Amino acid sequence: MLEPLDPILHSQLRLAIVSLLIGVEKAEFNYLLEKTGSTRGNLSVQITKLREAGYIDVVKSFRNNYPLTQCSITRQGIEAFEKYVKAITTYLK
Amino acid sequence: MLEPLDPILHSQLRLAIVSLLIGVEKAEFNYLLEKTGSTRGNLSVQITKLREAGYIDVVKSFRNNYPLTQCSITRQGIEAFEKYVKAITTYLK
DNA sequence: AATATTAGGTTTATAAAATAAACAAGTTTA
DNA sequence: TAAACTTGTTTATTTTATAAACCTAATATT
Repeated sequence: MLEPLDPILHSQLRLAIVSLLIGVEKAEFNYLLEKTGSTRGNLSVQITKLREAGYIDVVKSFRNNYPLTQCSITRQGIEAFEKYVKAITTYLK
Repeated sequence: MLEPLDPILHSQLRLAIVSLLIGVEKAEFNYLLEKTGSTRGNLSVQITKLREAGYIDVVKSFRNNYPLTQCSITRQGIEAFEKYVKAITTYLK
């Protein structure tokens, strides 16, 4: 039987977010927006889901008077990502 | 910008079906059912979608008086799978 | 100084997808 | 012959993903 795939990560946009966060200390909302090609609404929703799952941390502040949202991966997120990579690799031969 | 993922293949069950069909000449409905751990209803739906997409061929016959559904991958399916593997690999580092 | 525009998101509504439950059509077994 | 099983399909429900609309504050424009 094939291994199940973590449904939190088996979503194009959420996988992209986590993938981008791996290997960087943190990333801003607009950076993720640009790199993923997503819309702001969709990005906002998926960031919230990843935070609720404990896969990322989100810190909100202000810069130049504007709101600034910064995301970083958690240890739990790294572990889930590594597990997902192993699992989906079995599908890809 | 990250590459988009073929939505036909970016589904756990459909990816599992295609993955199982790669490298075998053909596979029966019950074989896919067992290997994927899916329900019959879901398997039926996803087989139909893959056939409509042109990714698999479906042949229906009878064996021991019972209906028998056999699936095989098409060239188009192989190409889509290979493209998907390349695309998602960029997400997995 | 009022008005319009931009920045940076969030919330709500809609469309699409996955899954499960119910059904169908026939076969075998008790 | 009635009950249970086989091999699926269809329909209904729940989840998801996405897009559209909205919000608050800051800045630019006339």
